[in-house]
Amino acid sequence: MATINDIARLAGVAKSTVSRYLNGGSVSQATKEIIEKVMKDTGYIPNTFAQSLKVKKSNLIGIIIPRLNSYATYEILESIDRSLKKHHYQLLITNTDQNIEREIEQILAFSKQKVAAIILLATTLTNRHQQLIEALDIPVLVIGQRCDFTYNFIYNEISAGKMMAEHALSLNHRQILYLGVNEHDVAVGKLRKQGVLDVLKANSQLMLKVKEVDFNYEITYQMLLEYLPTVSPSYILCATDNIALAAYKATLALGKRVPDDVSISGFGGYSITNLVTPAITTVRYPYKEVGDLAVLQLQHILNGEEVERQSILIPVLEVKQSTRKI
Amino acid sequence: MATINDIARLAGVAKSTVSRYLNGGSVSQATKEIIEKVMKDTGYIPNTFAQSLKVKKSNLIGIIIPRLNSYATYEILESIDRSLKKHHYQLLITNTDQNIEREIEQILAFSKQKVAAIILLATTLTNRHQQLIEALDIPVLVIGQRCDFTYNFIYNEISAGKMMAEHALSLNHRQILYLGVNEHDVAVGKLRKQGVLDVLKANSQLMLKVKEVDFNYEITYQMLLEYLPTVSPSYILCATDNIALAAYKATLALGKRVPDDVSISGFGGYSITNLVTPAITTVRYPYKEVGDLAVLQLQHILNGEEVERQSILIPVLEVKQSTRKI
DNA sequence: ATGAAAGCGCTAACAC
DNA sequence: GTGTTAGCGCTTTCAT
Repeated sequence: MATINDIARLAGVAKSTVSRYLNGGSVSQATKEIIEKVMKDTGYIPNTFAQSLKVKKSNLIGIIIPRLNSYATYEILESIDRSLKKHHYQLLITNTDQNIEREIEQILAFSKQKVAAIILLATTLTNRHQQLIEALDIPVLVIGQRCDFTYNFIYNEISAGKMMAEHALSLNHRQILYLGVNEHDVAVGKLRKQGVLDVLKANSQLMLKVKEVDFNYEITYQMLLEYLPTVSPSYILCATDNIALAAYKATLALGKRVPDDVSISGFGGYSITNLVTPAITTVRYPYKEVGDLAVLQLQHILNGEEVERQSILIPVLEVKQSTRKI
Repeated sequence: MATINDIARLAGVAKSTVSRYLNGGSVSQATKEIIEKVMKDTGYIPNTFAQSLKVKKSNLIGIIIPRLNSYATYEILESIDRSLKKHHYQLLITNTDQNIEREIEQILAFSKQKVAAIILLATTLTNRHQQLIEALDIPVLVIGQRCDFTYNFIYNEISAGKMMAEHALSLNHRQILYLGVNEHDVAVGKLRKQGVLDVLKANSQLMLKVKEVDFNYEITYQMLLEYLPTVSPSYILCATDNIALAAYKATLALGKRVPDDVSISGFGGYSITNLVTPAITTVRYPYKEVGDLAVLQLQHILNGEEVERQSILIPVLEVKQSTRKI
């Protein structure tokens, strides 16, 4: 493997000249040409480690995701990746399978690798996260869960929950089943649910059931096959699109029609909600925009500019064919 | 940011001793304890650049994917990520949006970053790929397209195509529409199609139509809304699960039922084919296993052991409810 | 068991 | 416009 020294020797110049050539400093046309030739001949490739060691920064951005089998994850990843590429950053993706230990480890691993910044798609934030992140000299952007100790993007979950509950009521549904997730996930498990229930509970003549299900599609589907016949709701209000898909599939499997017999809605706005028929009513979260916003924010932070610590993003209701008036 | 020098100074030892401590060399218990304490106090984190610069290797594996919005990509990523993690490698993921230029650039970028190996989820392989890869001193594993100049995993596409065509015939279908993709993608566009057509064309009394569609869901869906009424097939044999989903949705939108009026099948075995009702008949590709196999293979290569240059993986037919006898 | 010293490949002052 | 030089943070002989 050729190094800058080899190039300098072969070209008969000092390595600083080669370095200058590489970094756009002033080099005479003649020197330029000979260096170019030598580089071509040797197939020279600069060593980023040495570079980064010297300039003390890298073009790496680390992103920590809770799982690799979630549509929400993919949509955000895609948007961040696209935006980062525009700014010549390289994305380092790492998946923790929702394991807190691994999340902590990865934050450390990233800081060893001297990433310029870390993006954390959070599920649960602990004290250890806080200690670690506060001790770090690398900016961390937490997306999806409220976080007071570093930069933070969150969605207005309560308002999202309210929108959907109001939608259900406006369609005259009075037998509503809410399928939620564990409260460890504060955003989805607590806030989103709170928004929904705030509205529903304000309405007295309502038959309301609340049930906790798993994030996993298959587990939820199997459970619903047994559970749904015992409650017979007219509207199933699901905490995520994934759950909505499971509810949809289970409803059909039980011989009912959507939306004729049962209305179903989700949250998220994953593109997959449009693939099924009927398309599923959902609340669209601005995943596409998160990428651009995040990168913009990070650039400001890295330039040492003052930025808002917390930004709140607003989801919007998207009514499709899976919910209808009764 | 504390460096090894700071630790050494604070602990009153030489930095080589600290280094030895870090790398499991022999250090006395007393020294060990004081070093540990100092590290804890300062929150010391070793610099991987300096480390890698010195030992001339990294624990990074780069993977190049053609797009981030493909279920096939997700399934493979997930499997490779899981397996790599077991072996303490860090995965660097980069998306090229099917742009050949970007693919070349990224191979270079990875080699600058001194990744230990590169995995390429290929669509089209050009001469420039060959030149670049052959000049590289980093092992490259190409997955999904035949490739003679480096390590290579491919699926037996012809056999997959044949399986599905035979399935269609066995259900007595005689009006078959094949929805394929561009032949630039040799594996899917050419070989898979060849397998299908080899079988179908051997059958004389067949009404066979072949049509090229886009990998993109929305484009294909819109096109099919216009095209399907002009051909009225009893079986739509789609080159990918994604296309099958578009065909499925278009068929329903046109007021027909699946599988009562039209049978539909795909290729891939994406988990999403089970989310819709009826579940879609498909050929399952061993994406889950690819990860383990790939990592195993890379380990052997990196250890300098001899390995097969090419491995052929066998897909299997999975009959679901979207296809039926007529 | 520990320390001194050399050097990995690169950049950036500084002098010419 | 170009060369000399010092070092980035680490590992690794080689002495002791």
